[in-house]
Amino acid sequence: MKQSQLFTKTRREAPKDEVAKNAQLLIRAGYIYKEMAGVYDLLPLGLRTFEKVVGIIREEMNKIGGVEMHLSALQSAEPWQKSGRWSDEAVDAWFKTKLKNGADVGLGFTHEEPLTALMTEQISSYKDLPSYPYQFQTKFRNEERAKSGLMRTREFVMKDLYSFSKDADEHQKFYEKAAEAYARVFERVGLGAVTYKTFASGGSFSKYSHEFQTVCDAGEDVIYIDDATKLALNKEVYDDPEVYKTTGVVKENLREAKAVEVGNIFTLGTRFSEALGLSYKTAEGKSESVFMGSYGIGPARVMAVVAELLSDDKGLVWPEEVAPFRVHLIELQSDNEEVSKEAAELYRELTEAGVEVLWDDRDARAGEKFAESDLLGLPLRVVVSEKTLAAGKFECVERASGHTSHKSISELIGHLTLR
RNA sequence: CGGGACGUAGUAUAGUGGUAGUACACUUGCUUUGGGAGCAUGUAGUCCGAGUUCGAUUCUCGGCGUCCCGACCA
Repeated sequence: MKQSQLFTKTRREAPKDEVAKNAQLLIRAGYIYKEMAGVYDLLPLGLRTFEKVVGIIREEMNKIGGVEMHLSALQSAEPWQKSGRWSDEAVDAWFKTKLKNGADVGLGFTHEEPLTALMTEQISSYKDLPSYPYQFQTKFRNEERAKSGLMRTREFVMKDLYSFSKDADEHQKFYEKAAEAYARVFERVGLGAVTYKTFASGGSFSKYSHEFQTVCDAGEDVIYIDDATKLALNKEVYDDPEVYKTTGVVKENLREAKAVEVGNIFTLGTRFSEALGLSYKTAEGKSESVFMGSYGIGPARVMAVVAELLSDDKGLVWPEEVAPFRVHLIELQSDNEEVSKEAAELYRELTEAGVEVLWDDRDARAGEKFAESDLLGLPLRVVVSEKTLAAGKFECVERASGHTSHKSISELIGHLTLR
């Protein structure tokens, strides 16, 4: 798209109340806008990056048999009352309200209950299992303290997948596959090298769960990493001797690090299926409770962690798969008709070749355009100017490495479409 | 939820019990044109309410809001 059509502005300075680097950069670059504490809007560039992350997650979930759906955010109290999670004592993060007729409703902070209730009408036989529905849905959590920009918010989209299996064995196989899919997701968004599958407490559901923790100073969690196996333990299970037996890691080999939880996978067992009456008939005609698991990733938090970790002193640095656009086309000396014509031609050809381009067609100075371009962080900058016109080749600069080269249109298209 | 800090223009910041200043952004004009350029020009502000006072942006109280530390994180 043309940058002249982009309504967002960049700023030199971040608002003083944003301390977290991810929020500072994303706000300065015009990717997000803060509505209130813990609530952010996604502006055009932010939405594009967010959607890239969503797309990656969607692909990986589909690969392991996930089937996408979309549940409502507004939830009736009934299934929650059945599971015992409606009361404020059980869950204090609830946003609750009432219908005009006085009925209690909640804004969902997760979806185990409504989905399990829904599935009682879909699952009745062992032939209906296993099943792996998932969604990208807005969650509301009335956090007592929102913090660190997009890291901990009160309203956020989560990819939540739920597994419905016949028994623990079948569940376990999928659980492992889901963990592998998660590893691929974090690899693709550029966090693979610093993201660890982490043993954690299972909360109220099971003895243990797994988190995917990305090492990052802005994180809220403390983990202990075993570099040999690339496994980690959350601090909450660090002193549990049983964890060492189960995982085989040796306490003395662990190193401590601050980390952000970018994903988690839970074994739920029959906690919800029993409460809500989700059972199936076996081949022998016996009734069994469905064995469940849940699997979450917050795409905006992932985006924030990428922003936090992969940026430099000039601004954001997006990996190709999550960048809002792949190419930042910058024309200088816009008053020169030849330059404008050349830029328009390059924009047309790249777009036709399927390359996403942000074209800075504005009449602004070179310094301003470069500084803004660095801040926005698109992977490849292509400059069209009187200089490049004279040389017959475009100047191409990689944002991450700073590597500069000079390419003709065909060389550039070849470079960008070679995969 | 406990503790702390803060609230001045779109943003970042000064300052004062007596007409509120600077920078960036924005308007307009001229110059400039490969790293947020220069000169000129104009616009724009004391979170809300009550109290003290001749007079409050400043002091006091309350509210609202924001951030940080801790607790919490299903």
